[in-house]
Amino acid sequence: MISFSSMPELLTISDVSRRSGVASSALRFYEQRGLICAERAGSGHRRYPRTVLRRIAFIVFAQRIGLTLDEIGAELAKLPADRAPTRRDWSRLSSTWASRIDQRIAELERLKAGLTECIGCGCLSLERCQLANPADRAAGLGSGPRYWVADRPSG
Amino acid sequence: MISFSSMPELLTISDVSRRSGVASSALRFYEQRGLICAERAGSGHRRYPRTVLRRIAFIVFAQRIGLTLDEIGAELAKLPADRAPTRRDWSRLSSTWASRIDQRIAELERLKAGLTECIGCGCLSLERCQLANPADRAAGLGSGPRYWVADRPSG
DNA sequence: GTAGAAGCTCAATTGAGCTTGAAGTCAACC
DNA sequence: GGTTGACTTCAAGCTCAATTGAGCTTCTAC
Repeated sequence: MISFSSMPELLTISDVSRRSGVASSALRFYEQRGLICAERAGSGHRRYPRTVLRRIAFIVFAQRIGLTLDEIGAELAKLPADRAPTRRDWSRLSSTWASRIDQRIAELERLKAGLTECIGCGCLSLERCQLANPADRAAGLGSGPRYWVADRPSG
Repeated sequence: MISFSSMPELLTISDVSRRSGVASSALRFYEQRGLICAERAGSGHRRYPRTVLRRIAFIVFAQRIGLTLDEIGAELAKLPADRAPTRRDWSRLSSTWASRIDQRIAELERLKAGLTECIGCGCLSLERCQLANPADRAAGLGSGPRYWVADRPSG
């Protein structure tokens, strides 16, 4: 890898850490998990292209939304391997999340309603209450944290 | 233990588990953590008053909102110890959550906006982007990684 | 009166998502 | 040429929220 004189193409791990707000240890961990990758300097030190920052941003976003690292990895795997991802590539990925966010928001709205209506009124027996009923919570839900259970048809 | 003919006052752990959708092991765990408690039959088996179901419902709700068990314990500790909690008691507790839910919803809305605006447009450098900046992430709301970068003492 | 389901305790394990520590390499500065 | 500091790997440790297993007791149905 030859870097062009005009711009510093490659970043060190601490550069990336500083710019992303993600600890170096976490960056190594993400690399180990296959979420990001790095070239190496002759010394063995990691050298990151600037594009990694967007990838990391994506990871941070996705985590806040509630995806696990495995899920995030699966999303990232959809990006083209042969070329730098474009805006379109990124927005194609993230478009699937909008509905997920909406579902989570809807759940929070239901919970909020439940706080006043359900816990307050005493109907909260959990075997009846739609807001947190076992059918919703039971299904270990192959992927995704439990918090993400959206409304499924309850039995 | 004599149970009155008209209604079964006390529930076994599997009754409670079935009615709440919470595993027996979790119920024992909650007891160990001081979130719920049980009387004991002569045999040593747990016997729960029906009111425990509402307490468990509260725990489940609170978890879905994003509180830790410690936080939930702190909330539950505010309930009167000398008498069965009333609707008012419960709704007083849960009223503080509404704003928490609103905050989380607001964050999700921002994230959703960021998906199209920010990841799409390429401004997402994380050191600048409002949507996922350290200050936001430090809030530590709900689920997700515990160590928010901006939060760490090491800087 | 006995099989087997359900309960008990206590300790260990799980899994996600990291951090921390030990031991070593490498380049730069004085 | 010695020290500092950023980097490396690998292993161990940590939190949270449970689950799992061992080893034993008790309850329920036939």
